[in-house]
Amino acid sequence: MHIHTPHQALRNAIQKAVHETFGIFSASFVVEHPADLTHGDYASNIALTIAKEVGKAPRMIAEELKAKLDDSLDMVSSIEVAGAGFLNFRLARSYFADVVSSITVAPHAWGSSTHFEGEKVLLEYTSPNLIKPLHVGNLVGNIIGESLARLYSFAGARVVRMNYPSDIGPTVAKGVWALKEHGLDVQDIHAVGKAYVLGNAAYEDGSAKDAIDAVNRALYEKSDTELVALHEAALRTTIDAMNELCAQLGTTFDGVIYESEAGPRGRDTVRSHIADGIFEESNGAVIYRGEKVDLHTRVFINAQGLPTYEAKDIGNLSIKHEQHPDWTRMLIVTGGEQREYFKVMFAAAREVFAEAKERMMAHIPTGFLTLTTGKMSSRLGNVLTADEVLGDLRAAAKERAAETRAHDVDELADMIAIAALKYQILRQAIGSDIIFDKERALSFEGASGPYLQYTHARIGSLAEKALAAGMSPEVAVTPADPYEIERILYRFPEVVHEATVAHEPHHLVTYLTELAGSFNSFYAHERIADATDPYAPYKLQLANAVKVTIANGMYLLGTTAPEKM
RNA sequence: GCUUCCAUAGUUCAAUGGAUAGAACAGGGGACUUCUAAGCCCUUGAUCGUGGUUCGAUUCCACGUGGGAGCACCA
Repeated sequence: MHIHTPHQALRNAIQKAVHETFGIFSASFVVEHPADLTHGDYASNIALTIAKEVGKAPRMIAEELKAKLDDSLDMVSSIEVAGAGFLNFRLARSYFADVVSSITVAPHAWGSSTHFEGEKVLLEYTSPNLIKPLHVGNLVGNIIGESLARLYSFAGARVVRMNYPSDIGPTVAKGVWALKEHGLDVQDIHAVGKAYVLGNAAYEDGSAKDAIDAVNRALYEKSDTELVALHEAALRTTIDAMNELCAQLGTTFDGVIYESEAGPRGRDTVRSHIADGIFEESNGAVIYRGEKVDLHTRVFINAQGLPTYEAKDIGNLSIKHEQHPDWTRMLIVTGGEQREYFKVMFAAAREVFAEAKERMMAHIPTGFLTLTTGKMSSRLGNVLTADEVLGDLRAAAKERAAETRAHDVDELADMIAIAALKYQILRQAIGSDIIFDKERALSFEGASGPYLQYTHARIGSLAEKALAAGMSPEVAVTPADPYEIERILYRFPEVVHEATVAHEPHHLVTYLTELAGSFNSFYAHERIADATDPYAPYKLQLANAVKVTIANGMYLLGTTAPEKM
């Protein structure tokens, strides 16, 4: 059973009425949800937009349209004219009951769609620098990427989750140099992280610049067996740590491409396009003149003949295309500081790869994550590592979890910690900087991941109690007017779709928080599992539908909702 | 200097060009012998400035102010 939203039907009916009443064919207007529920379920500004052309007051026009539309729409119970001339529509009671029914009949499908059926989305995210432990900032890309992967998948696309870690280059060389110089334990992720800090300091103060450059070259050329062995050992340590962390966060990658693989491919590709003028040589380097497309010049191969980030990315795209020639969208989630870089890289890529011209290639910029306690810098070593943050969240969650009805306290604590973290990151528009307030995240109160989880578990408990009391959820008898919660519930698929196409999971976060808030208010004001209440079966089924919606929504955010809490 | 992103309550965030700018936290107050108080109810409090476009601007445009990021061999 698939429930259609009344949106398109309303649009069509309005269009028709405007044509028949005023002879206007192509009016521009919106049909939207009013911000205030007291204004109804849908509203249209049609009367305001055609007022000039018609030559009448908007309210008069609205009245004429109302007369025309009244009783012509099954799903609409009433229409009113309000404000400056808005047409407000209220949906029929039966529509809401149908929605509740369809949700509980096919819970797993609720919110899913076929909007992106036939598409293959290559989604690249996380992509850390493999010589230091992941810090909270690295978490941002992973969390956003995973949510987008789930959203696309839920909308029918085939999604390939890809990770593109940096395992070679000057940054890595700094760490390898220091590991050797200071004889640090390459098996210890913290020691490897410390090595990077030491190497960077020695590079910047000039004391080891030449030595580190030499290490970098040696690693590219594999000319020094001791360094190569150290490099490989350090990579194993950091890759293990990365995989462990990603598993905790709920991400499993379908493919990993390392920069060391992409480098040679990219370098060859770039070189082969010097003759045709896409790239050119300059001061010993190979560059792309971005000015020809109103951008800036960037170096793709440096004077030492080594591929830079830009050539490596060309190689990365080439490998991706080879592995998945049928891709339709290639999305890369990385920090916002790379905005301008990606414009240039994509411009070059579109010249190099003819097949990319018509398909979507996009950079999804994430914001910086800063702490309320001050700035972080991995160079200076004052970062909050991802492990630390998760550890703190887990410890705080465990304290609370111990007092709950959960069977497995550790499992619940994990679920809460992850939800608390992801909610904080996904609650705001991606791309804008995130001020991470650890105290806030640890409080678990108000708008938060645990708030959603609590609401979910609360309904679970309610359903259990009702079942034990011999009540069964049904949609047969409904109260005359829909509850507020019902008037929010049916919008879920629209919100999911909006979050997907806009690449903005925060729409979903905002919605779920509103839904949970509305349910908790409903819960506080209405007896739900009351055997003497004729509406109890419907209220129970409604509560179940809310629970399904929270569960599906939380899944799309990359989190889970517990049955008991 | 050029490019680019941003500016909303004390704080952290919302608001496909719409109606009285919406939450959370913090502050003040309250209900509960009733299905989970990580909850509910009430309350104080905001669009950086000046113009422009529009029936209507937090949203679009211009200028200004303030901040972040990027701009040749890092990623």
